[in-house]
Amino acid sequence: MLDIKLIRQNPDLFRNDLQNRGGDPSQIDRILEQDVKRRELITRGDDLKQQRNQVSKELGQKKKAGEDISEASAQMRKVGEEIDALDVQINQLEADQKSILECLPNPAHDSVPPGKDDQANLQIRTWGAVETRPDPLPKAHFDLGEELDIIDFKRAAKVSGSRFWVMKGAGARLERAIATYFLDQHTLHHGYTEILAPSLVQKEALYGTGQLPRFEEDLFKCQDSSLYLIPTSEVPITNLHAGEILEMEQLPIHYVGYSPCYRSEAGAAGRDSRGLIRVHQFHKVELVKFTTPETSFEELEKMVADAEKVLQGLEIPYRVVKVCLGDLGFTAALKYDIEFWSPAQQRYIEISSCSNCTDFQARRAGIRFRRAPKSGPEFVHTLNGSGLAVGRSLVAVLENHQQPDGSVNIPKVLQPYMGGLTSLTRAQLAAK
RNA sequence: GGAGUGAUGGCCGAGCGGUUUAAGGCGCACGCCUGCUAAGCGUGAGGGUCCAAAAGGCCCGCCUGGGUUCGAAUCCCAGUCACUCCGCCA
Repeated sequence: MLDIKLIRQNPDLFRNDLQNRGGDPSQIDRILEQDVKRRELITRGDDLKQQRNQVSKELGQKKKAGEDISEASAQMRKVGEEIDALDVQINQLEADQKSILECLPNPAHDSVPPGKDDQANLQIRTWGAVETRPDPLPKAHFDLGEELDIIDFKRAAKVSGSRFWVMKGAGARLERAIATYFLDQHTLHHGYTEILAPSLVQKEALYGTGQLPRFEEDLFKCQDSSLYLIPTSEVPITNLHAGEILEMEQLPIHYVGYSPCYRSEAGAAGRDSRGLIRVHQFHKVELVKFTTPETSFEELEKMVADAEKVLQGLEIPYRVVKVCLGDLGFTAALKYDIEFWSPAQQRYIEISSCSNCTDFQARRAGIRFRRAPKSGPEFVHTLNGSGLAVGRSLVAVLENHQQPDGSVNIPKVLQPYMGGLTSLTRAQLAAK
């Protein structure tokens, strides 16, 4: 949600931002027109209310004194009707204004590169060696998974339909090992507090983090209870502090949460239709921070570094890109994606997305802090980032650590979580 | 699923039609006072709007939305959420 006062002060900034990302800049002018009218009506209404309050008070005393107040009452009744009429207009204007405001995206940070889509994202750095044009081409994770009998897409489809998966034996354990490794790293070494939160939330929470009202079609909604399945644990975790005023000493807050994520993938028909890359349910370890406005960009850099470290631990080549304007999304002012190298697809695939949402979510969810006990509350900045997507991490491990004989080496950092297993082979797994 | 209770400021908590500008308390900050600390006294801490800004004024604000009234935290209706007891259940 944007601040109407900021728009009033600097309309060009918002017009330009909308223009740059292909929006309609005239929405800003429409809002400003409504705003002028709204304020005019408020001033008129407030004058009448003052009059009513004063006269009503006097009437109370007169009535007590036994005077006849019927004439003055009737007159005030008319004032009351006038006030009601003005309030109706004001409410309508505010509702109109809000419905535009709540669908306008967070303006981009100055450093965000221009561009329409992910093609224009700016590569910041790479890590690890990438082998281009290998011969033969390494196997895709879905083939490997089925050959090793650790992922079963057919039976998943039988039970739940397309875009689902079933993990089995060492595959299920590997998924669990990856998640536990991520959580241990972030809690023990990176200073995050672990949160295990509900994966069903009310619509207010989704409004707070910006999924609603604009992106309802991406969500799964329960039919009988008005609850939604979360698309990411950013939703419950960021909303933990909704409506709160935090103390300065509490900041920054660092949370890490593990949860299932549910996405309807509406409009994604045909894209990444095989395998684990684009599915209706996956698991994710999510990093969430609440910071002061002056430290949020610095904290974003640290968050990206924390996510990179666990990927480095898995010995996966990757790159970090700064996401361009057109690909930035709704809530982020600045966003970095981490993309692992898929040797089978010979391309980089997103495995983490780290965003500084500045005060955009904080304003929607009412998350504030006090700089000093006597000062007025200000909105915090919220950040979130994957640290990392677990299913895609499993893809990265399978594809990057496969051996010519069809086996897959398990990265050292995961071995303690795999009950001593150091590699996945068909024979070895069959024996287990 | 059944029965009940409740939702008031940073927190606790009173008020149940008009001296409430939301009592009182706690916590916090600043100021005064004071060898120091404590105590005491004072001030301050939600949103909107007017004024170029500050100072200040006014309006709103007691879960949300409607209604009754000259006047609603208070009365009426609907909804949301929370809690308690019983039943069922991993």
